[in-house]
This record gives sequence, structure tokens and C-alpha cells, in this order.
Amino acid sequence: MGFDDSCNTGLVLGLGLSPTSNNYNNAIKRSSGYKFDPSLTLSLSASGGPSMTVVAGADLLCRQTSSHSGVSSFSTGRVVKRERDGGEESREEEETTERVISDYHEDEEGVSARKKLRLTKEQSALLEESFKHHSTLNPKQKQDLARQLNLRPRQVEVWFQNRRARTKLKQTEVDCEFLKKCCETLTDENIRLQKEIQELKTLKLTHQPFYMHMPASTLTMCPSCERIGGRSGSDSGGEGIRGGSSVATTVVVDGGTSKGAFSISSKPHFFNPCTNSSAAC
DNA sequence: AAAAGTGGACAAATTACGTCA
DNA sequence: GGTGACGTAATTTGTCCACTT
Repeated sequence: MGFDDSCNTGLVLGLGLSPTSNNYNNAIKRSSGYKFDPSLTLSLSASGGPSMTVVAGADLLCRQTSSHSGVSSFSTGRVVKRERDGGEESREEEETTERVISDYHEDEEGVSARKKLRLTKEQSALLEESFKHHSTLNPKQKQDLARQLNLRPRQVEVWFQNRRARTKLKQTEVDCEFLKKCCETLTDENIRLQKEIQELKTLKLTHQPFYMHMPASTLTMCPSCERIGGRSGSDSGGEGIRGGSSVATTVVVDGGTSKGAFSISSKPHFFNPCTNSSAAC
């Protein structure tokens, strides 16, 4: 493309600009809502790949350009969009306040710098209210909201983008915290069960089943629970078994919304024949 | 009908400004 | 007054999708 014309092609090939698949966005868009996978991953981002040097170079040039123009972009694909935004919204800007128009001010040397807008409480409140109803805006909603707030549509769009990002970040933190708690709970549970196993093993070694010492003819079968009789009462199962014979653990993670729900259901049941005897035993 | 090009929308990452302790 | 932390507006980049050529 144009890039190859102006750059050393050998370098480009050497850098290996293979397309990196970012399925995340795709997955999000295909699903009806945002899906949260309960996994903690640590990986390099696609933008941090082999093309980094090239991107950084373009980025540097871009910054030098944008710091003067305010809205233009070095990327050819984006110039169109920014120009469109500027062209379309420049007419609207005439209707907006001075404060909004002067997002970029010029210093003594004529160099324009980005000036940050602080939204008023009223503007923030209205945006928040709107976000509650719909986290994304269609063009008409954006226009209406911008008019209502005396802002440019682009500013409304940016606010919603940032708001979505903040929401997601917050949700991720909440989920992370919850998973930590789940992990702690399961670790405790694991320790307790290990202990119980150990106690059962000890019990098995020290207490040979009573019926083993009896002649077969003296053994009776409980008609209710179909267990061999003669064990209740005298052998209560020892200290460790009492109270720990049945475990039921259910963890449900929902995060407060329909998205990102998953569940861990663990229901190990340990029936202790000694404490589970029927009345007939 | 299939391929290429284009524009819009979005997420993610990042930058940079304003505020406050 | 200087400074670092923090919140957040704004920008950049990459991707997907729908539509057009």
C-alpha cells in the first residue's frame, strides 16, 4: 500500500506484520450482551506486537500533527472521519457556547493546546440519567442529547465511550474481588475436607468393623436402610466425623446483572453410616 | 454472486488536563 | 507554591459490520 511505497519493504517484511485476530470485540458484538468470562489472564495486547516500532513512529508524527490541528489524524482511514466530524459539527458549534468552541486555545506562540472541558453537574447528571436508560446511543439520541447539553455530539459520544469503559472496569474489579473470596472459601473448604479424609483414614485403621469379628450368621440387615446391623451406638464414628458428614457448597456469581453470570456448584455429600442410621438400626 | 473499498461505530489503550490533598 | 495521585475528557489505533461499487 502507501506504506510500502514510503518505507523499506525489507523492513516491513522483517517485522512480520501478520494480522492479529482480536476476537474479543467480535465476541462481544455477536452476543446480545457483554459476556464476562471468569478468568484472569495476563497477555500481551495485539498493539504490542511486532508492529510496535512502526506504530510508534506513526504515532509520533501523528502527535506532532494533531497538537497543531487539534482534530486531524495521521492515519489515512481516520482523517476522513475527523474531517467529517469537524465538518458536520462545525455548523453546530456555531450554536454552542464559547466555552465548548474553545476546546483548543492558542498560546502566545500560536501553538494550540488541548483544553479539557469540565462538565457541569447538570450535564453530568443528565448524561448519567441517559446512560441508565441506554449505554449506547444512536445518532439521533446523540444529537438530541448534545443539543440538550449544549455540547458537540462528539463530546457526548466520547463521554459514553468513557462511561462504558469505566463501568466495565468497575465490574471487573467487583468480579475480581468476588473470585478472590470464592478462592478463599474453596481453599478453606479444601483444607477442611483434607482433614476429614485424614481423620477417616485414621478411624479406618484403628477401628476394625465390628461385624468382622462376628460369625456371618449373627449379622442382620436393616430393612429400612439396608445396612448391616450391629454398629450403631457403640461406634459413633469418633470425634472428627460428627457434624462434618454432609457438605453442601453452592456459589453463584452474577455480578448484579444478567451478563457475566456463572456458577460453581459443589455438593459433596458424605453419609456417615454411623450417624445416618435409621430408627430400626 | 463475489471481491474490494468505504464509512460508521465501538473497545482498548493512551495521553493530557484539572483538581485536590 | 510545588508535587504527586487521581478522575476523566480527549485522542489514537485496530477491528468488525453494513453498505456500495
